[in-house]
Formats: sequence, C-alpha cells, structure tokens
Amino acid sequence: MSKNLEFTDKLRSLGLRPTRQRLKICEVLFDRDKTFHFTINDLAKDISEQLNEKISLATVYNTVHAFKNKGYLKEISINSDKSYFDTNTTNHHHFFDQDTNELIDCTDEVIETPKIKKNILGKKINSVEVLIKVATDNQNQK
Amino acid sequence: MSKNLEFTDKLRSLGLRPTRQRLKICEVLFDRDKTFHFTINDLAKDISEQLNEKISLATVYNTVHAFKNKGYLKEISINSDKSYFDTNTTNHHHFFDQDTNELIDCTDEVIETPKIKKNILGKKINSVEVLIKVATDNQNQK
DNA sequence: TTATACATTATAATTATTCTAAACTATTGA
DNA sequence: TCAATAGTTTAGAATAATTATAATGTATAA
Repeated sequence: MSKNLEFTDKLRSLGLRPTRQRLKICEVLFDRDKTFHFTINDLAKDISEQLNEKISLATVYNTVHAFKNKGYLKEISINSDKSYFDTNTTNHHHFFDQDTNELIDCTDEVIETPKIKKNILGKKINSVEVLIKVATDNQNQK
Repeated sequence: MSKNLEFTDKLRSLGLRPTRQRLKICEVLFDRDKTFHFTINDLAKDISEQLNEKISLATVYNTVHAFKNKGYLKEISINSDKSYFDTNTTNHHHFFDQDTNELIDCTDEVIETPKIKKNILGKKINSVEVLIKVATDNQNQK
C-alpha cells in the first residue's frame, strides 16, 4: 500500500484531492515499469474492469486532463479520430503503427531530435515532436 | 479558363469526374502561389462565399478525402479538435502557432528532416513529420 | 440520346469530447 | 468530532467533427 501513499502525495502536490477514482487511475497509469500509451476510452474500460464497477467517462476525462495540465501526462497528436496520451513526459518521439493503431516510443538510438535552425515566429517553443507512421507495405496510408 | 482545363485533366487523371463543385474546390485549393493550409470548415465556408451558393459539407469531405487519397493533399495531425490539410505534399515540417491556430510550413533552412537510425518495426515508413508547437510565453500549452 | 455509373445533397447517425447540475466526499477548523 | 465548504463524481444532455444514407441529379460511354 506504499504505492497508494505515494500517489496520495503526488495528487496533493498537484492540488488534487486523492479520491478513490484518482488513486485508481494513478495505479493503472503509473504503477508499471514501461511507458504506457492509451486513449481515454481504453483507460476507462481498463479501470471499469479492474474496479468491477463503472467509472464515469467524465471523471476519466477530467483526471487525465488535470494530469496533462500538471505535466504528468503528454498528449500525442496522431490523427483526429481520438487523443492519445503517454505516461512518458520526457522529450521523445514516436512510431505509430497504422496496422494496429499502436504507438511506440522512440529512444535516441532510433531517432534524434531535429535541430531547429530558425525559430521563425520568435515565440516560445512548447514542443518538438517527430511522428513516424508505418504500416505493412501495400497498406493504405492514413 | 485554361486553369479550368488543367483541373479537368487533373481530375480525369485521378479517375474523378470534373464536376462543378470539384472544379471550384480545385480552383480554391490549387490556383494560388503559396501553400495553403485549411480545415474542412474553412474550405466549405470559402467556397460557399465564392460561389454565392451553398456547397454541401459532405461534398467537401468527399472531395478532400479523394484528393488526399490520391496524394494531392496531405493531412496534418495537430490535435484532435479537427483535421488540417496542406496543399504542399512534399516532405516538409510545420510550426503550429497555438495563439492563432495557424499552421506554417518549414523549409530545410528552418529544420531538417531527422534521420531514422533504426526502423524498429521493419514496416514501410509512410511519413516522418516534425511538428513544432509555439505560443507567446506565459500562454497555456495545449 | 439514353442508360448507367458516379456525384451531390440534405439529413440522420455516429463518435469523441465537453458541459451541467445534482448528489457526494475530502478537508478544514470550531 | 462534526458541520460547513470547497472540490469531485456522476449521468445524461449538449456540442462538434465526421461519416452514412438514400434520394435526386449529372457526366459519360455507347
């Protein structure tokens, strides 16, 4: 149960009350070895199954957005169908497998962050993201 | 009116009948000097105004997707709000101004296409895109 | 010029997401 | 400890982008 205390602290430090739902979401998202990629729907389904009771979709949206705004989750833009989120908030890039709709993290050994030679607008750069879409050949590109 | 013939040929070569609506869409999209970025809604509004008559949203969707599938337009993933399209189908990258929701093309002088050192999935690479999100400082990141 | 296959359209349906307002709960401080 | 309150959850409604439908219209090939 020390994990639970850890999540409680985390939530408190974000100014969020540690509710049952939020602790469960933390557990599903952050109590794992590897980076986790998900859509809101995936996550809501996961949690409902694990809790053996419904969690409101609105709660999942609220919480995920709260985590995103606090920097504990990253949103990845792949297509306009739905939003993907990533528990790895460090600067990194992605492969997107169009056959399976799976998102895969890239390390520096796979691709390096491109250098921006000119910041044409002079505004603050919030993110630089590379997305590599792949599919088995003869597959229709999306 | 030679432009019109050009578009007629273009459409024919794609296996699409040159209808009034499609010719108008071609004119709006391709009869210009610079790359054009748009959302479906922008485009439909533009066209309705220029034609002084409604064009069905469904037609715009159909046509834009037909063009995209034939490689005459590129779809750019920015967020899940809506889809952006680009008349520049060459390999290039983008700045996205979060203050104005504007998309700006990057040339090689601004950023170079990152090298992929390992194709981790071994599948065909359909696209490699860099998206740089910018905003005036103290702006909330999206 | 007519048959046919393809297009357009208005509208309904679908899907992801956000909003709302009522019921609920964690926290604070008396 | 307990009530006040401020923040949360929830179901369901609302919204917005996109896709499907089915009837009507039109380009084209014979």
